[in-house]
Amino acid sequence: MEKNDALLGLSALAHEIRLDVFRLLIQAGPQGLTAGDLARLADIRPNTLSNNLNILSAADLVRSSREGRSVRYFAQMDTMRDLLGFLLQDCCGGQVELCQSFLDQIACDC
Amino acid sequence: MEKNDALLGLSALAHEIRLDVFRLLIQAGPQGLTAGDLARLADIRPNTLSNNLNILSAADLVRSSREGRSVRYFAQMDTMRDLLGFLLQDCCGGQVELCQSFLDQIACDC
DNA sequence: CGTTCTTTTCCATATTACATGAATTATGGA
DNA sequence: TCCATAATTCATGTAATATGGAAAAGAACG
Repeated sequence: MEKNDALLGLSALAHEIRLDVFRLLIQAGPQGLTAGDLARLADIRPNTLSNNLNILSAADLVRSSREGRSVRYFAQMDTMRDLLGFLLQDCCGGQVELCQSFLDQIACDC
Repeated sequence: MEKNDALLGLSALAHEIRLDVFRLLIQAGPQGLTAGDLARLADIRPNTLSNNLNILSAADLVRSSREGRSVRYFAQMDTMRDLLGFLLQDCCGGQVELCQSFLDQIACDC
């Protein structure tokens, strides 16, 4: 991932509404959530949500597909992974043991 | 980590200078870099750097200690780890195999 | 075709964040 | 004490971003 993409992703996530939305989508997993679901769950106006979903989409952190009258959104985990990889690139000054210990501590609670 | 701390961290990283600085510190590892080193490496004015180091410090992504006339900065990997943990919390809709596969793909190149 | 539901776009306003110059603080050496 | 070096703080003009109302667009259904 290039720096500009990383900045796009970080800027997208550095916002309360978008962080809430992205985490809801992360937690929803592969089935995703419709825009309407998100508006209800996060309690935000539809136009504000739409603007923020656009910003997340521009960063490729979410993707969408139309489903009847609704639009369903999904977290794009590949992009998330690339972003984390970029942040940790060449980390720890080449000391592999520091690096390994760091990664081991990122535990997923699911 | 709480949401507000995560937002503080993400906002701190969502900025070209600060992302450069943080990655330089990540790559420097435990020995860190002085403010002067950073200003030279990233080619930024000292006062601009100082402002941005303050923002990274407020997010606890970096810490510093005085070293003679210089101030040495270090990436705070614990905070970084907590931030990543927060982002991935309850991810993948409870499907452990998705989660595991995701984490396995975050490889550190060092 | 007209209505309803869902989502998006447009736009004006308000807020916030940013880089910079000038001044200030802190340290070490002459 | 005086000077040079290193880093920080402060005030300010400018630029970027967020917000919400109004209107429009897309889709399903009678």
